[in-house]
Amino acid sequence: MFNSTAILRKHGIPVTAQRLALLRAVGARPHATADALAEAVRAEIGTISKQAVYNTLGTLVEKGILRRIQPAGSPARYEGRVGDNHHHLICRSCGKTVDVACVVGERPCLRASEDSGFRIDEAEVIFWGTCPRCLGKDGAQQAGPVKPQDFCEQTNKPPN
Amino acid sequence: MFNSTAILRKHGIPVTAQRLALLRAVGARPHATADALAEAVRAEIGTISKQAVYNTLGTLVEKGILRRIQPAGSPARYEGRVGDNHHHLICRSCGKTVDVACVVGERPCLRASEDSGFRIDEAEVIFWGTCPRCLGKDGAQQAGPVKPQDFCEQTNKPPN
DNA sequence: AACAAAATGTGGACAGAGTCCATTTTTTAC
DNA sequence: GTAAAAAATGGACTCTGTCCACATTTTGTT
Repeated sequence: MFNSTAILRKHGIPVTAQRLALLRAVGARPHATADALAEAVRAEIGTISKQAVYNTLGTLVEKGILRRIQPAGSPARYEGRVGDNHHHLICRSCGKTVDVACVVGERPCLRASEDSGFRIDEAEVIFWGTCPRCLGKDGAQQAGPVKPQDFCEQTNKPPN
Repeated sequence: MFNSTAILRKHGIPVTAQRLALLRAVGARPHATADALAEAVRAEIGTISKQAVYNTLGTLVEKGILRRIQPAGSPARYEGRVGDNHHHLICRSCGKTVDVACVVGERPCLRASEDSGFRIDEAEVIFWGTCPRCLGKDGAQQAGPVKPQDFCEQTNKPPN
């Protein structure tokens, strides 16, 4: 009976062995996939159904206890580090995900210039690149040279 | 024989009826899914295989002719508007996607503060929210009030 | 215009992630 | 302790997207 129990209680979520184990698993391995978390939980408490994993993760995300990251071409990942402000840097080649701090207070690109009548509730930023290890493996393979600055300019490749 | 043919030729991509139709379809409906595009192409030239759709879209994205957007929890979408610089605003409820201009020249949040040794090649920004129509349907349903400014601060919901 | 080689397209099987549902088990609240 | 409510189970199923072997179309050339 730890912190996890208190967190669930505080949010009015019934406390079950599965939820506690899942919460611990997320804490132990940030950015893990639902499947990986299920494995971790099974190793700890023996068994958990796929459904329970998805339900629980979904509930926890809804309550703001967990954050769900859904990078292109990869299954969803979960992390417990909420409340602070950060974005993600993902390796295109191996999927490795690391946190990058957001410079709070400077957010021009994060204010949509036209909101089209939408009620915006979140701005998600993902930096795509190649991690050190994958760089080592197939170093100069990507198309064209990359300027490491001016990311905003490079959100799209130039035409032609 | 239009522009599309020239584009393909310019990139050394063999010109086929499927590719031309696909290119036209993307132009006609930005942000469409592979499936929707396949339907559009079928309406135009009778038939196209799923595989051809994916192959072609993949090739076009590689060549920089198309951009692929892969929003969380939704199939990939494609758009032809490349070369300019913009991000996306997506409705959580119905998936509607609209372009939002990026304020070029102001990009603090888009410079990763720590690159962890990664070679970054793109910064992707997605604004999540609710579109006007969905707002009408279930107006005050989302959890908690939302401040429409300070997006950066709201990338995560506050703890507790 | 015709031909051979190379590149594409076709269709169906298959895989990964996630959802649906009816039923059983556990929590919670009284 | 008990009944009602909420979760968990597990198996079927859906949706995207990929793999593969074989048929078709493009290209580049003669």
